[in-house]
Amino acid sequence: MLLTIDATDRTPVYEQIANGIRAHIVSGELREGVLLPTVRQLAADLGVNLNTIATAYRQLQDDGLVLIKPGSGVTVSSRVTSARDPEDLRKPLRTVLTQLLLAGLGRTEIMGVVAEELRALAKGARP
Amino acid sequence: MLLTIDATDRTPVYEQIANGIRAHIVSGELREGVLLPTVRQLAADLGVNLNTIATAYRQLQDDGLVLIKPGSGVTVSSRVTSARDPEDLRKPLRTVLTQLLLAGLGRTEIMGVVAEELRALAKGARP
Amino acid sequence: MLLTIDATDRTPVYEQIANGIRAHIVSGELREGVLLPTVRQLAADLGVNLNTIATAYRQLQDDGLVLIKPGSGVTVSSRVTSARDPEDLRKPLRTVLTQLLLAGLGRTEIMGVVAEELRALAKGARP
Amino acid sequence: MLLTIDATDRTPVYEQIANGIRAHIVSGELREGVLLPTVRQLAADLGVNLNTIATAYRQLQDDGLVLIKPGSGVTVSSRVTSARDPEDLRKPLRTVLTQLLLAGLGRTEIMGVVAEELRALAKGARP
DNA sequence: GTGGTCTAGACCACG
DNA sequence: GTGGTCTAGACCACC
Repeated sequence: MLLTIDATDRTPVYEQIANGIRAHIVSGELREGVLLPTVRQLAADLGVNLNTIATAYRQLQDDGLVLIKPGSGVTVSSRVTSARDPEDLRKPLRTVLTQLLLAGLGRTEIMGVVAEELRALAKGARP
Repeated sequence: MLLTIDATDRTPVYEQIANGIRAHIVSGELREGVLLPTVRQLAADLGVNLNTIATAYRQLQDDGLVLIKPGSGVTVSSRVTSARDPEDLRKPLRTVLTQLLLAGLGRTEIMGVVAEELRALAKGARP
Repeated sequence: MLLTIDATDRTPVYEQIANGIRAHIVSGELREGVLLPTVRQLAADLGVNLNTIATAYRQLQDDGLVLIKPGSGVTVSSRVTSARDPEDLRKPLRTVLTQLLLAGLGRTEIMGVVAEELRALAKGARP
Repeated sequence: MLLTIDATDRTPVYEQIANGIRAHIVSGELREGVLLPTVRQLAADLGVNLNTIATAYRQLQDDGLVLIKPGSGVTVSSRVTSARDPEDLRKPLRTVLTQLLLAGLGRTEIMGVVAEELRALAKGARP
């Protein structure tokens, strides 16, 4: 499992990590039941604080994507569907689309970019 | 021009305001040369501090979307195209799409949502 | 005499105007004794406020570059040498040079740019 | 690291500070990865407000000269080259050169002053 | 501990 | 009257 942290990115580190894990789940690389690295292990690998990893895992647990069992580690949840309401995602989606439009892209160009990204993200997902 | 601030949203207020104005520009409601509300006026309307509005306006100026002329107000720039690199927007786009996939939406469903949002955002924009 | 105002430039308008006139004096286009446009005339030409022009002229007078005689207009001073201490110009010079170095230019490249600008500015001046 | 603020200078304090740090970077005194003073520390040292320092640091970050990592401080960026376009610096350069010419210096005298300043600024830079 | 954000209020430069 | 700058002080997110 490859996770990278971009120090330039203003997104909080714990959120970058959570996003990275989300991407691996959606790509099918991390299947249900798989055991994730321990907090200490991942913190050492990425060179970040223990609390940062713990916060990332907690966020994923709140989404219903992983199960934290103290003592036996963190596993990918059996239902790989986030508990988040799709409607809550409309606002951030709208913000990104607005910026793409302002960057000069036309509607069909944007649809092309979106389709491209979706293919790259979820090779094995249902269409 | 309608602008709303969502106190529950963790996005900084000045960024919510800038995003709102971006949306109005992209929708065509705010055309080139139009004078935006004064810093004091908008601050009073939204119930926030002067500096918060000034920060939002400065961000829009850095994007090249508005022109700030001390003494004569803030106008929508003649270049309604942002100075931002479209490639920089792929990462945030990918993050939102990942979350939509995790929320259980299929690829065609997501394409539908995106098309719908694009229609709502840019009624008068080129396809 | 051609003067342009760049609304994008954060330099005050009156200073842009004063700088433009300074450039015309140094290029030899405006010689000693020449009558400058009246405040009203120049304000109308440039589409700016009367006070803006008056401030520009006052700044040039403080430099000793022009003579303001109420009732008979503004003329280029007989001594076309500014009253400003060259040492006071070191700090702004240093600031620009620092930024050129940070922009990646080498010392000889910068000397080349400076020589080029000097040739363009003062075709008829002493070497 | 020595930074001074000139209250008589009309340049904004945050810009004087940013310029001072730029000079220290270009001189090689501040190398890549070096940790700058904290916002609070520098504010106390210089006797200015926190926000003033934060604004200066943000400006340097926008130039790509420093990296701000909330929680762990501000470091000199690995790219010690500013993101600014050298062409944008020609106008301010021209303004300073014009004033030097008007102060009575000849072209070769000015070239001498420039060479002298460049030597003082960037002892270790490439020629 | 770090920087980020926001407020309230002041003064100044500019047009 | 416009925006720009600066202050003092507060609270929050992140590491």
